[in-house]
Amino acid sequence: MEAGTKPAGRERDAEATREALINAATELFAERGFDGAKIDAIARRAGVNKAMVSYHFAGKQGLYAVIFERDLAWVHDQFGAIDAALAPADDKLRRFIATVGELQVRRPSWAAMMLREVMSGGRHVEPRFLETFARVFALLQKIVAQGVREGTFRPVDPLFTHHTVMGSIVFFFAARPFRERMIAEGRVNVPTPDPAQFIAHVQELLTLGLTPIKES
Amino acid sequence: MEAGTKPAGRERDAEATREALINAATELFAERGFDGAKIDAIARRAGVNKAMVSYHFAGKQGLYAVIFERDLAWVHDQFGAIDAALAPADDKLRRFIATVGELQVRRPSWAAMMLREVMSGGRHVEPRFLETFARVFALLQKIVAQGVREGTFRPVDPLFTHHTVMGSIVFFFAARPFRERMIAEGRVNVPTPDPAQFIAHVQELLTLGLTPIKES
DNA sequence: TATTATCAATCAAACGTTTAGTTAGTCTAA
DNA sequence: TTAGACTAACTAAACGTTTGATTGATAATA
Repeated sequence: MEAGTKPAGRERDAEATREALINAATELFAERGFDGAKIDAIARRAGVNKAMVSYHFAGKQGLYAVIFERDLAWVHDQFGAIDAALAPADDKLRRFIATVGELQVRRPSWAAMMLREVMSGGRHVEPRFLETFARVFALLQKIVAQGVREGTFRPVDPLFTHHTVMGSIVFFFAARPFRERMIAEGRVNVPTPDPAQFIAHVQELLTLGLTPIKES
Repeated sequence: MEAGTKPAGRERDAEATREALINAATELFAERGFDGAKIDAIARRAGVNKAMVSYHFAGKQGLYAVIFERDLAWVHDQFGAIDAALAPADDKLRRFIATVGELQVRRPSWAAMMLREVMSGGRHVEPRFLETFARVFALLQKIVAQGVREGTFRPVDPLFTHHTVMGSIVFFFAARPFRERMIAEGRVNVPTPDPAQFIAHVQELLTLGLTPIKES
C-alpha cells in the first residue's frame, strides 16, 4: 500500500518527486479514472505538494500522458520480436499471450488504465497509442492466419480471438480490487489466484480451443 | 445516437423524464465513468433541466444506483434457471455464456459500468450487487465441478474459467467505442463484428478449450 | 360545461463546495 | 551565491445540489 510515497532520503530530488507522482497517479488513475483521480489525492499519496504536478508534468493531462506512453516503446519491441521470429503459429500465440501477461506484471495498473481508455474510445490518449494498438492487433491477425495456413488453428475470426485473449487477461488484472475485496469479505471461497498460472491457463485454453476439429 | 432524449409528446410526464435521464446517464456513465459523467451533460442529453436529477433520483448517486440495480432481479432469475436445470455441464456452460451475452444485448452499457465498478472495487455499488455477483460465480464454479465429474471438462480452475468467460464477453462489449473508432479511422481493416457471432465464438472456444486431453 | 383550486413537475438562477492550476516567495544542494 | 526544487496560499472555473417561482394537468365545484 501507499507505494507512491516519496522516499525520505534527500530533501530535494526532482527525479524522486517525478517517480513518486507517477507511481501515486498510476494507482489512482487505474482505480478511479482520469476524472476520479484528484490532483490533491495524487500529491498527498506521493507525499509532495500538488503544485509539483504542474511543475514537473505541465498539469494532470501531462502526467496522465507520461504514464500512458512510457511503455509504448517496450510494447513495440516485444511484439515486434514475436512478429520477426521464425516459429510455428501456436508458439507465437503462446508468446503473444505471455507478453501481454508480462506487461501486466511490469505495470500492474496498466490493464485498468487501458480498459478505461478503450471504453471511452481513447478520450485521453494521443494517436500514437492507437497506432501501437493497431499494430498489436495486426500481429495477432497475422499469427491466426499463419496458424490456419499451417493447420494448427481452425479458421477462427482473428478479431474475436484478439478480444478473447486481451479481454481475458486485461479483465483478470483490472478486476483485482474487486476480486480481493470479494475474497477478503468471504463472499467467494477461493485463494488469491497466481497471475502466472492464469496466463498459463489462457495459453492452454487458446491452444486447445483453436485446435482444428478432427474429421474422423 | 442521442438515445436519451425525451420524446416531444406530452409536456409533463414524470415517467418519460425519468426514463430519458436513465438512458442518457447510462450512456455517459458507461463512456466516462461516475466522475466523468457530469450532471449538466446528462440533463442536456436527456433534454430536461438538471434539477430533475435531484428531484427524481435524490442526486447523482441515486440515479447511478437505480441504473445499476434495475437488472439484478433479471440476472438472478436467469442464472437461477440455469442452476436449477437438469442438463450436462457443457450445455449449462453454453447457456451461462449465452445469458451473459443476452445481458449485453439488453443493456449495451452494462459491461462498461460493471467493468468500472470491478476496477474500483465496487466503490459506487451497494452490497446487494456483490451478493449477486458472488452467486453468479458460485454457479460457474458448480458447472465446472459438474463437468469435471462428468468427464466433459478437464480439471480447470473455476476462478480462471470465470475470468476468461466474463473477461472475454465484457471486454468485447465495453470496447465498442474504441473498436468502432479504430474501424472508422481505418486503423484496423475488419468489418464491424456481430455480437451474436462473438458469443457463439466464446461458446465454441470454451467447449473445445475445456475438453479433456485424450490419452492415446 | 366552465371555472377554480391544487399540486406534481419543471425551470432558471443562485449557492456553497470542490477542483485544477497559478503565484510569490522560501528553502536547499551544489 | 545561485539555479532549481519546493510550498502555502491563492484564484477562477466547474461542479452537484438547493431554492423559489412557474407551469400545466387534473379533479372538484358551480
